[in-house]
Amino acid sequence: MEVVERKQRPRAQTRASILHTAKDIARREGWQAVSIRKIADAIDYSPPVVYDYFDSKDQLLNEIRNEGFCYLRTEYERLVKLYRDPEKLLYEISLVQWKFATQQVELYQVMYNLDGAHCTAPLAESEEIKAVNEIVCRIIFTFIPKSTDAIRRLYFEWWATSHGIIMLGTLLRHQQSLEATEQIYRETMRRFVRSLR
Amino acid sequence: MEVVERKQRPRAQTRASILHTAKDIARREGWQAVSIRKIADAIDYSPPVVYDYFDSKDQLLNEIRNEGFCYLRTEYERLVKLYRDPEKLLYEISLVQWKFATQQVELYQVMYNLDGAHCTAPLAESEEIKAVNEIVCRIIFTFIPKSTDAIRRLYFEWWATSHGIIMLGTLLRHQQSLEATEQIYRETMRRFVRSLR
DNA sequence: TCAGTCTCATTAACACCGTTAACAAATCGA
DNA sequence: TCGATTTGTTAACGGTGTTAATGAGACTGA
Repeated sequence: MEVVERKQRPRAQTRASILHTAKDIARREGWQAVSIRKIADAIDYSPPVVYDYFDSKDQLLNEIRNEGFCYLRTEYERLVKLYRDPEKLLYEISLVQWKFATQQVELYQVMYNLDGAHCTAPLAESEEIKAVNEIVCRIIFTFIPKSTDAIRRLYFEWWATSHGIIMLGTLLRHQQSLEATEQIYRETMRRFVRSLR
Repeated sequence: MEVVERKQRPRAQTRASILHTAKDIARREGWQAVSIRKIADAIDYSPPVVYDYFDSKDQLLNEIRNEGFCYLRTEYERLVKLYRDPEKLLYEISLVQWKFATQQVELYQVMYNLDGAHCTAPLAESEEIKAVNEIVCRIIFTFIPKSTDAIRRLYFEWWATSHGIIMLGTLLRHQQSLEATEQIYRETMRRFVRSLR
């Protein structure tokens, strides 16, 4: 019966549905409302099965965080192939960042531990995030072939500029519409990119 | 005995020690470790007494958040009296923001719901934050007497710039020292302030 | 002085949380 | 067919925010 049905669906699929359910709850009720029991309920299992797939809730969150950075990485790589002009490229990457943050809010939240999301795993040690860093740093380098330190600094400034507007924009979205913030975002990022040449 | 001692210390003092204990735990163990029971334990009371002073944990956090903005407001007001040159003034205010964020980390966290801190109360409705907004907007206006909208936008950019660097800096503090980030912060904020004239 | 009230603080409970140990049932290999 | 392995369960532990019921003590009025 039911048991057989569940068994037949492969392990990977159950794992994926756990991840999906977690994101789903987070999207609708916020990360603070995400609990192992709720996830188990949603996939018709008892709570302990979740621990067959993830060592802890924290590791589950970490996986979702990496998923977010992985998405960004593939998007960035797609754009790298699409645009030859580094100025245009970096600007388009900035726009992808905005789109991602506003459309997949729950991912963005867990990536930066925002709004009650709390993932203990150190952000910097993720392989995905290192890949993302690499990509953007390389783009900046094709712009301005400076020392590694200078590049890292410019990258930090780009990141902080983007993240600052996104974060404050979503925080104040009831006072200032997201559309208005997006316009500021576009102009600011365009100005930043232009200032590099 | 003990009971008498506690009774004699006025109500306001108990209230203050609840707030203090909450911040203390948050500082040492993070906001996720802050619980009503731990607070009650630390002040030698049973958990329900906390509810004689605060309607909920959320309201307790909200109070601490307001305390943070209140601190900023008084600091800003102090600086307003100290500096006549608006350029210098806004720069000094930026520096106070940095100092505050790095020295009173737990306050900054609860103000922006960072790192597991989760306060439901809408950020924008606080009177303290409105006062802070007012102060900085007025300073920017003395700079550039433009329309209210333009001022609000510049204020948003200033805020996002500052907050972005602070947030990302503390997030990546194991890769990039806080001192290095502070230098970037100072230069960026100086550049921003200069760009206003 | 005694009863009544009011204040202060407590204990106990509810429903939830992450996590784990113990157990049951089903399946599979020999 | 019998043991072993897999798969999933229930029950429990210690923790959370929050509330209801209860108690002890001091103050007040008759």
